[in-house]
Amino acid sequence: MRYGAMVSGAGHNGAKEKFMVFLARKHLRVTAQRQAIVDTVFSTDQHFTAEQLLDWSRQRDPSVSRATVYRTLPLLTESGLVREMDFGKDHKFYDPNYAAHPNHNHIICQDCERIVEFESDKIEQLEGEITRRLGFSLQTQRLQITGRCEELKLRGACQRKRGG
Amino acid sequence: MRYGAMVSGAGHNGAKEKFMVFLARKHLRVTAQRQAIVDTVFSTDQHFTAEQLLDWSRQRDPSVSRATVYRTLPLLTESGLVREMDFGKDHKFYDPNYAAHPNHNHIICQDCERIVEFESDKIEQLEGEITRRLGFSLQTQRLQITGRCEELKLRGACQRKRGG
DNA sequence: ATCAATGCAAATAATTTGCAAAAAG
DNA sequence: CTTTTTGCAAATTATTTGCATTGAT
Repeated sequence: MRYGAMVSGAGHNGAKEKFMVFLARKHLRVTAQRQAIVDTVFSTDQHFTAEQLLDWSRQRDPSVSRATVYRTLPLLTESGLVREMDFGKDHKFYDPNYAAHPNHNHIICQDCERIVEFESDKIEQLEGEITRRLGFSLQTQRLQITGRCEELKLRGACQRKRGG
Repeated sequence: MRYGAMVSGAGHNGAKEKFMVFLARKHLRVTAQRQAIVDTVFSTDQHFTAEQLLDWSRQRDPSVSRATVYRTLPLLTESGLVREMDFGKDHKFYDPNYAAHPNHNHIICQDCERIVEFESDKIEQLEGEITRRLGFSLQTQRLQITGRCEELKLRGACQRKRGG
């Protein structure tokens, strides 16, 4: 059920290739900057902000600009390989794990903002039933739980805060 | 299970009073502007934006300013009577139905953005179990489903789009 | 009286966009 | 060669904030 803790490195099998196919289908061009950005995205399984993506991509190719990052992000979400997330902060987060786990959910610690991703067949099934009963057909789903992690419960506060 | 369709008017029993208690506890003052805003919030069960709230509140009291709306909104969310929602738009939405239904969920039509709210004991229970199993204690929960409503499925497009 | 709350207008900050130059196909 | 993509810097837009004034307690 839990999968967050099992992922050792970034497990994005062929995600880059899928994105290349996506570009090709739309007659979009494969530029050095797009490659740097996509390589960056699929070399981590952490969530990131536009600004972080800019920094990391520039380490691969210093010519990447903020504008290009902001122009590439919608392509990534449109391709379905990355998903935009909102954790109530002033900036958006992006999650590169949707290619591998299209229906995963998030639990976030209130204090340290540690995020654990998990999947649940039972919840998926219930979501489907309810959606159908309300006359809809289900397209996407997002479940976010806020809670108190073990450290927070134990010590009353977390050491490493994640912020951002 | 469904409750969205059952609500006739706004069903916010004593929500205003609760907010007054909240203000009192924090030694905050009851101003005409705050009253106009709160009355507005709890006279609807629709989701609204800051801008809409400003417009509506001004109909009750033209002296309400944008700044005061933006300063009051955090008080409303802090009190737990209203919840900030993100539907992937450029502005936030606020949901006044959390006082009456603290654990309700949303299903949104892809095309017309019609929103149906619903509750599910089974999902709540599963969320609790999973959260516990992952070492957290559950504080808040939000489940958002995107789907295709009957009209969209039937006609391929919805008449009234909601936008915003 | 005292201190919080207000409106206004200026500030902030994430994201978007126009445009001329550079690069992909 | 043609058309897309880029970087830059300026623009946009929701939200926040400083400050002098007003109003609640």
